[in-house]
This record gives sequence, structure tokens and C-alpha cells, in this order.
Amino acid sequence: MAETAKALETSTRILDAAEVLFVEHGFDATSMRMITQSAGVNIAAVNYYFGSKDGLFKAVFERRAEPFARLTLQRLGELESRDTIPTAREITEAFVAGSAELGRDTSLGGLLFVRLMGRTFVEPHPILKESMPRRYGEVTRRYIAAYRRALPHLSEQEVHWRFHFLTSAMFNAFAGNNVLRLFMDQPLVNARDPILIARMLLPFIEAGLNAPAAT
Amino acid sequence: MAETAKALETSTRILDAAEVLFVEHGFDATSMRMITQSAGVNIAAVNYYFGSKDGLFKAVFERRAEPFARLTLQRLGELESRDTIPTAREITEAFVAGSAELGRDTSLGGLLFVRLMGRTFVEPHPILKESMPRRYGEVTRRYIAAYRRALPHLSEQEVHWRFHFLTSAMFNAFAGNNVLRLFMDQPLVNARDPILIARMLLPFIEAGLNAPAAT
DNA sequence: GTCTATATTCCGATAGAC
DNA sequence: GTCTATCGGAATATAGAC
Repeated sequence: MAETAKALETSTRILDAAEVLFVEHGFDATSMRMITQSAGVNIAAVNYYFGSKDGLFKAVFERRAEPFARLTLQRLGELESRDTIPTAREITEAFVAGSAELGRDTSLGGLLFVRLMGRTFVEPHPILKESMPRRYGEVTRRYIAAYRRALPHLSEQEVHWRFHFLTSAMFNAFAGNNVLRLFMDQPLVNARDPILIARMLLPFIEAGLNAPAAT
Repeated sequence: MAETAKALETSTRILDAAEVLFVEHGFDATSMRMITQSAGVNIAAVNYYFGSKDGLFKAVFERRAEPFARLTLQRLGELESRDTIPTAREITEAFVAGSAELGRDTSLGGLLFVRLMGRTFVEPHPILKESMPRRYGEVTRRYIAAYRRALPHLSEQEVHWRFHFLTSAMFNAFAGNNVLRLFMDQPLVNARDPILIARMLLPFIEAGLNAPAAT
């Protein structure tokens, strides 16, 4: 309590501004001048607090990583503490709810983070090569294990494929990366409401997961 | 026949090199020096042939646009020339086959193009704002119309949503943008074979499309 | 911790010789 | 058409005063 409310710490202001700009323009197209100007801090502050632009990017990611992993794992844990084996639908609800919930809670910057994820798939930054599996390896393994129990008619490989498909659809949907937005002059769907997106996603993914094995 | 075989035209060499580098690193992270060096041409050649880096990017896209649109439209046309209404499965096969076929025919650079598409969703370059709807508007409209006939239990909005989901899953799958690759140290599935990808995709997408409407 | 000033590098683009 | 040389600007990063 030694410090009175002094608006926001400089490092936090940098993280907030950088997160928005990285999501909006990508890593390369975002300069440190844009970031520091948007944050209202001095240009040298980034190097002082984060060492480099790469270090800042990693810090932006790390800040959201733990809450996201904890939330999705907790949801799955609640599901698995019951007597019956969770269905694919229930597992998907737990997984999607994590993102949708983060998306609603703007104080956590959740939607921004999900969009950043969507970006990172197509443009993986080398600095995350080590930290991402450490952060999310357990999440991925445990969800895939749950899906395998729910979908005994599928081989392990095919469960992995379907997890790949569902995460692609999900992260792109929450991120608003829409082929319709690119291909049509006036796309009919362009919603940003995480609740609506989750409602549209669930039947599609549930049915896709439960589909018979590939021939 | 006035020209003897002189390896490859300079402009084509530039297009080929630029396509690979744009896909690999993105537009901003790819410099004209990287491109001209990879193509083995002079640094000034890009401006001579394409006017600017933006012009080159547009040319890279335009080169693949027409064959892709023609192929997918032709497939759908064949389907609709029959007596019966095409099923969601058949429409999806026609759509996916277009990408899978381009992916197989390396002389067309198809897989590269699909990966470039996947990138463009998350990082739309302003220079494509006008040309993309012009090129692909008809493809999108006609496929969505076909899906609407095949899925009369869904509202127009929901058909658009599901088209969004299926294209996300498809383009990411063909592009290899895999959450597993990012989250796990040794992902189980990382295949690049378009035929295998299409075989894994189809049951998932078919079932997802035919799923009941969202509650 | 915060700031100014600057070092260094690389970028896209072009002028002009051949 | 192809090349060299270079311009003007913006990038990251840092040295050093306060």
C-alpha cells in the first residue's frame, strides 16, 4: 500500500498497447514507436523493461498463457470428476467455454489473446517455440485423451486430426478470420460476440467429432 | 519459336521466389532483397516488372486466382448439371477437391497458394481488398447457394457460419497451420499429403454441415 | 526510472550508365 | 532489359544525462 493508485504501471501500459497492436497488424508490421506512442511512454522503456521487441512479444503471450491454461484445465477437471464418461459435446463445451469466457471478460483481454493465437498459427514466432509446448502441452494432451475416451470408434491419429480441425475452426471464428470477409463485398456474418460464435460452433463441431471414421 | 529455351523468364523467376517467401515469412518480413537474391535477379528487377513490392504481391496472387476459381466452379457445375440436388457431402468434395488437386499439381504451385490464402485471412493485405471479391465472389456465392439447397433445415445465417467454419478448417489443414504443432513437442499428425488431408477432412465437415440447427 | 540523442542497419525505390 | 550506386527514411537498440 506504499504506492497510491498511479493509473497504471509503465510495463503494464506497454503490454496492453503492444497486445492490441500485435493482434491488429502482426509482429513485423508493429514498430516499437507505434507501441510506445500508443502506451504514452518513452521509446526507450521497452528495452528497459523487456530487453527487446522479441522479449516484449514473449511477455505479451506469457501474461495470458497461465489463466487460459488454468481455466480450460479446470473445466475439464470438473467434467471428469463425475461418474460417467464425458461426451464429445461436453468436452467441446468445456474447451470452447474457456475461450468464450475469456472473450467476454474484457478485463482479462481474452478475445485479444484468442486472436493472437489465431495469428500465431500461421506466423509462429521463434521465441515461442519453447514456451508454448511447456504452457499448453498438458492442456492439449488431456483434452485429446478425453476425446479419445469419448470417441472410441476413431484411431488415435484421427482424433488428432479432428482436434486440429476443431481448433482451426474455433480460433479462426473467435479471431474473426473469415473467408467471407475476404471474398465477398458484404459478408452476411461478421459477428464478434463470443456467445453467439460459441452457439454456432458447437453443433458443427459436435457432429464433426462424432462422424464415422474416414473410409 | 524465336526464343530458345532460356531457363525461365525473369518475371516468372521473381514470382516463384516471392511466392515461396511470402508464404514462409509473410509480406512484411519478406524484403525485396531476399526475393531478388533467391530468384537470382537484380534488385531493380522487381520495380521494373511490377512497379513496387505491393504490385509484386498482387501479381503473385493474381497468377493463381483464375485457375483456382475456374477449377472449383467447374466442379460445382458438373455436380449441378445432374437431375438430383447435390448433397452437402458432394458439394464439399467438389470444393475440397479443388484445393487438394491444386495441392497435388506442384506445377501450379497449388499448395503454396492455399497456404497463402490461409495467411491472408489473418493478415489481409489492402491491395487485395478489391481484387479478391471480384475473383472469388462468384465462387463463394454459388457454393453457399448450393449448400443452402442441400441444407434446408438451416437459416441463411447459419449456412454462412458453417461455410466460415469449414473453410477455416480446410485452409488451415492444407496450410499445415496446426495447433498441435505449436502446442506439443512431437505432434502426431503433421502430414502434408493433400489426399490424406482431404480424406480426414471430409467426414468431419460433412457431419458438421448436416448437424441440426443451433438451439 | 525516464528521457534525449544517436549509432547502426536495413528497407523500398530510383537515377542513370550500358 | 539489366546493372551499379545511392537516396531518403524508418527500424531496433543503446549510451549517457538527469
